[in-house]
Amino acid sequence: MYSFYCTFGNMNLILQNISKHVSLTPEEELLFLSKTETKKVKAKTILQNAGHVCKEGYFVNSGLLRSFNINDNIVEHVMSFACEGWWISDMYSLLSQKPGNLFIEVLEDAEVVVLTKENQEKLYLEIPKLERFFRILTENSLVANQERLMDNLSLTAEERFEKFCKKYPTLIQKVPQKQIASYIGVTPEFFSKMKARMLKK
Amino acid sequence: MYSFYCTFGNMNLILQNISKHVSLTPEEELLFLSKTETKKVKAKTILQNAGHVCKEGYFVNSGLLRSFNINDNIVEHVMSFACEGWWISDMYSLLSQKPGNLFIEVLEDAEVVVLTKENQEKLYLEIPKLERFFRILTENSLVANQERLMDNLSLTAEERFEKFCKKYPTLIQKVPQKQIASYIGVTPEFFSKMKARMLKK
DNA sequence: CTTATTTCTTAATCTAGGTTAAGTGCTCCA
DNA sequence: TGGAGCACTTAACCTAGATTAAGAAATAAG
Repeated sequence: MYSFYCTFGNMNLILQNISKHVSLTPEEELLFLSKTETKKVKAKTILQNAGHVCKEGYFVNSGLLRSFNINDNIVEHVMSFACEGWWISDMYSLLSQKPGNLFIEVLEDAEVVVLTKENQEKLYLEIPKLERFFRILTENSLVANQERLMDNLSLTAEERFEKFCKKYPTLIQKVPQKQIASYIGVTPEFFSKMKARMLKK
Repeated sequence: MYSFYCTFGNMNLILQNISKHVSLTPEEELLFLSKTETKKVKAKTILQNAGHVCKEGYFVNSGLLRSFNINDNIVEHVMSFACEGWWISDMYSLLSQKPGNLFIEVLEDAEVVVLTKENQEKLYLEIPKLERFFRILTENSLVANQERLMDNLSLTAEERFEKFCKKYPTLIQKVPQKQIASYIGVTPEFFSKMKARMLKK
């Protein structure tokens, strides 16, 4: 049995993720996996394009992705990063099945588990417990998002950066600086200036 | 049967709300209602205090509420409004059962349906379909929140205000101006100036 | 190894929106 | 019915962060 899990490589990371909130039987776990597909993707790959209807969500086994939108065809705004153990997708488009305005891009070579909307719906019927799992996932995501909104309304750029560092210590090493700038909502130039100022203290 | 619904007044608004996403049997509807409590609350009532653990969520039958947080004990930031047909609560505190940082205040005399966390959890067990209902509710809320975050990162105050007007035409009449200012993320003074400028065009 | 492209830095200048302050209406309840 | 407090306005001045531009440093590509 031990070797069984081994043959799946780090595929079981997603099962671990699920088991944090609901417990599936081994059969249900296999059913779940049978509805997903694990894929290796190279850095700079665009998994989702703005203007298109989003058909799938991604769970990250390894590597790093981001989602962002482009304003007036010029300025990029990073909406989220996703590294090992995180989910990422264009929720708006995935749920409404209307064209979205997010891009999803691979920042570092990654392995992702692909779950199509179609299969997700099927899984809700076959394993109702997953309804609970994704509810909890969405709830946590909502709470994090609300906090970020509050921070953008009430904190300075410097404070937002400090919070980002505390909250995602592993990301700071990996993510290019200008993308952190975009995530916390300032220009790369100002971010650079701010960083220099912070070092002096 | 007609008179039956009448005796509940607009209590059935919440059942309508649920039926948009999942269909309950009449028995399930009664069970649901038995786990809630309808309450009339006067303007200026504080239903939830920052620093306290949130024990319940509210569905608005009539009237108007808002949630907000206070920064450095000075500046208020309106996080959300809720009028007829909307849900409101401090999601972070309700989910984590840790002290929250939101206030929930009644802006206009209101009738709300109270659903405690305890009863909500019981309902998940007794009517698993509600798992789906609240998943969908949370999903929609997340999408709206993500859009608002994106708007705050990429639009000007004027554009945000225009979007607010289009999105919540009924609210503009009801909500005091300074609270709209806070919601879109500017000071009341600047909002006033901006509005005057917009009228000139 | 060399060049090209992208990322990061620095600095001068500019602006959306904040702050402070003073004045004009409300409205509400004593 | 009058005055105490809110809600809103206007205006002068201020600042965090944007924009523009140009050079340095790091990666990538050939």
